[in-house]
Amino acid sequence: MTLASLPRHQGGADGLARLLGQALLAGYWHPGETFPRERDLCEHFEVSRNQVRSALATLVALGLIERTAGRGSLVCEIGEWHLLDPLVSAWMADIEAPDPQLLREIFAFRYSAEPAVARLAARAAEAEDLERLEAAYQGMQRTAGRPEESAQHAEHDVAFHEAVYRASHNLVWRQMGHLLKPSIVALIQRSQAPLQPQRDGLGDSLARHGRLLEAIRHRDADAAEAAATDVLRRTAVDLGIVADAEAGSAWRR
Amino acid sequence: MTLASLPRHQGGADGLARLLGQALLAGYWHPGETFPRERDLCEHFEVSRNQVRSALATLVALGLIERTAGRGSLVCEIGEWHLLDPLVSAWMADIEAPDPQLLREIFAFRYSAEPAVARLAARAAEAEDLERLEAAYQGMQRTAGRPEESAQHAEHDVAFHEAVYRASHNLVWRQMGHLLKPSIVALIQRSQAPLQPQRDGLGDSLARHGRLLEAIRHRDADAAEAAATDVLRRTAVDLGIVADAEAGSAWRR
DNA sequence: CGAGGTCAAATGTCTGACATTTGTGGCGGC
DNA sequence: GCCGCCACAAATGTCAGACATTTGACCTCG
Repeated sequence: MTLASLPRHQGGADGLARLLGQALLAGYWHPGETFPRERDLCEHFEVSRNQVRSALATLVALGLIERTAGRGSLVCEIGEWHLLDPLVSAWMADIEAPDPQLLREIFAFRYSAEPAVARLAARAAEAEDLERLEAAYQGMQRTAGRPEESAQHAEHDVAFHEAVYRASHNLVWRQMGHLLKPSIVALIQRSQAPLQPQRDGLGDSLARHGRLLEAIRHRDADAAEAAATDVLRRTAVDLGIVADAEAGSAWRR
Repeated sequence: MTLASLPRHQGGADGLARLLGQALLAGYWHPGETFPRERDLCEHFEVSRNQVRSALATLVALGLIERTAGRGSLVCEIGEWHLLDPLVSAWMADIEAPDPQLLREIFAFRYSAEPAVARLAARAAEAEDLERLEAAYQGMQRTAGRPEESAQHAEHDVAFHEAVYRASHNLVWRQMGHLLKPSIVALIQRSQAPLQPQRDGLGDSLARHGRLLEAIRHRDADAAEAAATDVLRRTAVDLGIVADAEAGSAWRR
């Protein structure tokens, strides 16, 4: 793929890295393909070689491309990408069409991980954690059911789940909160009607979030784990990550 | 802290980044302190400004330091560090004395996460995954009980757990396998007698790994989850992450 | 047909200068 | 004496040009 269809102007070397990184995440180039040469990038974006090299160094650090003297730059396999890096997550969060396979992977991770995180949160949450959860939950309440405010609703949704990760009071889990934004935002964009009336028996999303909040508030680890599973199950079923039948049996034991 | 006590020669800009990064991870400078200036680094290591700037750019990308024109470089808070980046993990893996608090955080994460990973592995493992697990397990068997081969034993230990993460067939979990190396290697270095005879009733480590392998082989998710908890529990008790009493009750439900 | 050499192409590195941002100290006015 | 403004120094950011090194391909010669 040539770079003819990429926009020109953006701010500085970081902006260039972001532009190229998002193009890579969106599948503009495929793994194994050769990435444009430094000189071509300089000409196309009308920037100095320094900026190009700085941007490419960022992409290398994120495992998106691989460079060797004399050969050029190659796009790495998706398995090499540093999905856990905050930069990658932030870039992925505002792409219109991220790789659906990638989204499934991220959500499958969340579906297996967040119950355990909720357990930890129920045991470790402190007053300020509960305040953050409460604030995010109220934000979700205010913006619920209004399609024109779905963007804000997603923001509060992200904040809620991030607060859960943070309440675990574990550095590693907390950093993984970065993965939430791309997952939640992209999923809402995918489903044009994010707040469709629940045609299944799983109850509405807001109430499930509320039950998770209450479980953490009461330091009930078992209830928190179950509530976290409930929050994610509907989407997991939609994405085919877990079969409808086992959503309530084998998975939860 | 000055940089007078850091060694001089290492290979290239990557080597310099590694040296400085490991110094940061080891607590050579504390969060909030100002990092040495470019010019001083050039002089001390006798390298060009390009290499210094390249190395510092890496440290910025990893969230270890923060730079602003006119002010200099500051060491970031530990919470900002990108612990999930493979580079950081690799650096941390061969530091003689990593921050013990950091190790506790990483192990606490593993203790809460690996049971869920083992569940996924039991459901998703394929033939090649079982081969990898088997090979690592046999390697652990060969090197067990021989203090002179504790390094190789640790390598096989890492390979075993990495194979479990990989067997989950989830991109995100698989990438988190990077965290295993620093965790396992550092813990073995800490306990001078890694293979001391089991004075508690938890059984020996090798047998517990074997039970995890068998559970995955038989696609028994419940047994795999329990076995993974068993593998980690002894160390978790030693580190004070979980109380001895609740190791078998509340945590496993 | 194969081994080796030569060349072009691409990335890596160096150097020196200049631009920009930031903090600080001095200077003057009120 | 206090406050605001200005100028300067210090640090990082940026640029441009040249040169070094690695790689792959082509070409030649035995």
